[in-house]
Amino acid sequence: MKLTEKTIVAALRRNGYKATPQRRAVIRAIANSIDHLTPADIYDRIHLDHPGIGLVTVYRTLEVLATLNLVCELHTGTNCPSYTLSIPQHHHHLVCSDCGKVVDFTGHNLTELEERLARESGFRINNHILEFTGCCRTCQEMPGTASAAR
Amino acid sequence: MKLTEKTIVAALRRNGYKATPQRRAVIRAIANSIDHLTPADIYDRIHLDHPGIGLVTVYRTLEVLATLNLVCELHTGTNCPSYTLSIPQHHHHLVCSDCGKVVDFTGHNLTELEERLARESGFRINNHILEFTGCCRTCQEMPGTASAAR
DNA sequence: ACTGTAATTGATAATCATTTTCATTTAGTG
DNA sequence: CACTAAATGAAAATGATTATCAATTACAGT
Ligand SMILES: [Mn+2]
Ligand SMILES: [Mn+2]
Ligand SMILES: [Zn+2]
Ligand SMILES: [Zn+2]
Repeated sequence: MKLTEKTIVAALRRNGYKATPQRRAVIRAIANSIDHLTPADIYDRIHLDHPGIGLVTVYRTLEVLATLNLVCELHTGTNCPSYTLSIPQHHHHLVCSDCGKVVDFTGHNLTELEERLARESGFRINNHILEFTGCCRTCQEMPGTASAAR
Repeated sequence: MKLTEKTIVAALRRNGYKATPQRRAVIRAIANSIDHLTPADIYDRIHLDHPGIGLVTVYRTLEVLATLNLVCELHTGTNCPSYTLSIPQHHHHLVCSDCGKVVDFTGHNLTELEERLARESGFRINNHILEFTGCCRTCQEMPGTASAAR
């Protein structure tokens, strides 16, 4: 499913959530960004056009979107997750722990494992996180950095 | 490699870190627990025997252990990670987003994917996180819960 | 065993992220 | 157009993590 503002709004309504202008603004901010955005990032971006929207509403909207699996949560080394839409397709991440650079990758399917785990554990599984962390090429070539050593 | 207090202390020294009694206490607390522990959990446990050790030192010790890949970090739905030793073997997680229950599982090897990604991206990869989230059997049977529905 | 030194610690405060509360507003239904 | 449950914003409370800095200590070298 292609995730646009329109389809997301439809998904909200279908699940009994209201499609408020605040939520639309959050959705648009995420949809228009290539990068993963933290709640504060999102707030900053929409604050320009919509000074009335509070950071709390950003948090609340992200919570709803996460519940509906419409956003993909990224846990970088920082103590604050960031988000993108789960498009154009489900993907996973490669994170540089030095500079924070994030590379998305696709093509690794976990549904088989997911089914096995669901069968064996009795869990109903509805999401997963797969993240590799390391040091990107640029940071490797940067001398003096801790991880550039050895 | 079997991770005991002894081998961990050796790993610390080998990497130029001092093996202080504070760090040993943290290591022991993690090693003696089956469950994943948050920094605060660890602090509570060692505080009984070692009232002098501060929470800050727990954080600092975890940082070192994480750098050396001696602990396995778990990101549950809460806004606070928890830790176990990376033993008896490297493992991954299944987390119930309702009650927080965590099931470890092994037997899924990601080294092939890791090598492919390293080759294609130029990253030097040194760790990864794989976590499935869902609803455990107990919570599914609990009526009234949000996730028990549908 | 003794010394010197850089690493480590603890206390405290500062910062940052997230959640709670509650009165007010509003989307969507009929 | 009116009704009502859901959603919002402001503010404060809470919780997690990090920064600072003076005092302590592990351990390498003698
Ligand atoms: Mn994924
Ligand atoms: Mn793992
Ligand atoms: Zn980098
Ligand atoms: Zn559960």
